[in-house]
Amino acid sequence: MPSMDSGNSTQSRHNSNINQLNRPKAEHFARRQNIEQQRKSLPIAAAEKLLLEEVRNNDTLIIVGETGSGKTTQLPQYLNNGGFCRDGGIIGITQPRRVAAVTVAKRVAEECGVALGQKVGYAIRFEDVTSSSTRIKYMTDGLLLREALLDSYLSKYSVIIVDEAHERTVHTDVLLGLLKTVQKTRSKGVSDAADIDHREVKNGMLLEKHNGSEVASTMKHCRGKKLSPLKIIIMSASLDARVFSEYFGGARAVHVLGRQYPVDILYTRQPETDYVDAALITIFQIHIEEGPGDILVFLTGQEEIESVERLVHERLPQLSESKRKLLTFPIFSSLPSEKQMKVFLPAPIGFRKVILATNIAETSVTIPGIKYVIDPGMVKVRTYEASTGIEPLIVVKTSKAQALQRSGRAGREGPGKCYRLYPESEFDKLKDSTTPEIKRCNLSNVILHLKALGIDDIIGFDFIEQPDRISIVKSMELLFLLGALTDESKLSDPVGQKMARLPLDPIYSKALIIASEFNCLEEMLIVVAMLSVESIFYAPREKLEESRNALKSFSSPEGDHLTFLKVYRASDEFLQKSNLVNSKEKAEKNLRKWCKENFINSRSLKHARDIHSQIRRNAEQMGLLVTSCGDDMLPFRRCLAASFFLNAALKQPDGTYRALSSGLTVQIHPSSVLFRMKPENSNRSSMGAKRREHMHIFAPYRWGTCS
DNA sequence: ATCAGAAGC
Repeated sequence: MPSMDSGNSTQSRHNSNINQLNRPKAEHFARRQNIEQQRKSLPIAAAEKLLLEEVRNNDTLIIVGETGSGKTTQLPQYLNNGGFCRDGGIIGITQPRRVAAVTVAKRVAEECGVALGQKVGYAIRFEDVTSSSTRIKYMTDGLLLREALLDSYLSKYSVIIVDEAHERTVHTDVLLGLLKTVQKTRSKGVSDAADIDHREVKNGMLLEKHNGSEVASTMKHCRGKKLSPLKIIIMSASLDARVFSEYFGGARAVHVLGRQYPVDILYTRQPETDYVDAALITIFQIHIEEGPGDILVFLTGQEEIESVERLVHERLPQLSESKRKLLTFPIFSSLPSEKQMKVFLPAPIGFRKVILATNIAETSVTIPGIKYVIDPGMVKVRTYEASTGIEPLIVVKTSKAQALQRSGRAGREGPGKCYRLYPESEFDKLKDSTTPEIKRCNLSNVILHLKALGIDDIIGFDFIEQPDRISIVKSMELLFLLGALTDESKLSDPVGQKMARLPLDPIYSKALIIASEFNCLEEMLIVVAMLSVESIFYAPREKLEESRNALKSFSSPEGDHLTFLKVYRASDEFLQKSNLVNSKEKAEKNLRKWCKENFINSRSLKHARDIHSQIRRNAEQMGLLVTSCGDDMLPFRRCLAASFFLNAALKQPDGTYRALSSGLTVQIHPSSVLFRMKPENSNRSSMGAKRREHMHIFAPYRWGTCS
């Protein structure tokens, strides 16, 4: 008899041949049984019948479900089984984030025992894993908003579930407003209501022009068709359902229990003057005094994370040798993915992990093994200053809801502790919830989108929370300057209508339209794709010199836009050559290696490539001519000046720059290739050069402000 | 002498 070890595979071989034939079936059965058991043990399972009743009786329902309730995966299945997909209706579930849409869809497909993309599917930008048989469709809220441009009644959907509504992203807020009007229209029954018809014809004309058959048929399909009522379900994790309920005319709200372990909240006795130092002390205090379990520290940004990491390593040698088993892992969005992945690896036996994170760890990334959370109570947020149009990032105190969300991260696998680095009296003074994004951002894209949906009265639009009037006015002003709006504030034809169809910042869309007229659209598509993604260059502090040298080989004396163009073309050439002799996978792996050698963030470059292929397709569909200007960059630079006019600055006699639009004194951003150069004043090529001899034509894509 | 993090038919 052969000797056997106890590994799983050997175990299998040990079983008889007869069993081997049946095993896949048996395993499958066991797995299904396990899934069924898990489903039944979820807190929401007990409420299945009740929830179905509530949805039948209420056209709009608010569901408050704490984390771990199972609402996201279960409710769509209940509704499907309860007959809400009859007559081919689809249950749409929106998520603020792509990964959530994908992972939840995969899980639900598995629970239903179907292949992903059949009954259960998902759709996110660049990826549509649905088919004609899809009944449960997970998607991003932004994607559903885009769909509304083609089908303004969202007529495919019998139910739309807006998940994570408490996060109040711009997309969620706009979607809520849209759903409210769509529901009203659809409850009238037929799509020929006078006010709506007018808008539809307008939309129909707009779309038929560029996207002939497909859209025309959608419109015919809608017109005169009997519309079924739309059920809306808002799901939120915040305890306060009142805002949503009031917005939907006193809609009914139900609560579903969650499943969380208790988390002890600890406060400091005194306010801390230096929260970074306080965090550092707390890390060591936990490490020395508390039992096993990893620590999650919330910091505001990359720089802070890197400095805490350095300080931990500086102080570690002061501990006794047995206490030095502490490992730090940074995580923030611009960190290359292979480094991000390291936070998920379990610590070696006897070691404790300290995760130093931005608010990426609040919602986007869930790290296993966390027992202790350190929360200094600060967060970096983007704000919008309507007067100047700039969007500075500032560090502010978190809200109560955010503090709660952070502490919850300690109680996912067992009881935990959260150390708030401020006194309890300070907590009471915090705002209840974070200011919704729509109050803090440039609205030009939102307005363009609403106009394209036929909603012209933006100030009068029923937002769940009204944006400031001034930021609406300022954003409309920008759209007007870009030529997207007419004197009567209507969407212009064809510029505004083309811009609304492109999934880009309106300024970038305009750049494409201008470039198509000056025969350099090929170049502009690349540059706009590169401008649309997060930092293409990655410069770790310890390799700053090396990365600068790498950048030098691409940098163009003509500025950052042309540098981006060179990077993209170099990477494209590399990939194409690699494709000739390798498999697609191998070629992409090689490209990632090439990126690393050149200090380029491969995730960002991949994203830019995806955007490029999408907007190139969009441009072609719209009938824009994709031609290249070859070696003559003059027309291209003119197009830059014509579309990025808000970024133009005039060089002053003292060498500083003055922004033409705002009058602010600005400086070239340190990340610009022009930062250490002394660009000459030029009269060669700017569109305004004849009138303004000193106008700077190399416009870096990013200016810094001077204090 | 430097920007969080989501997201897009």
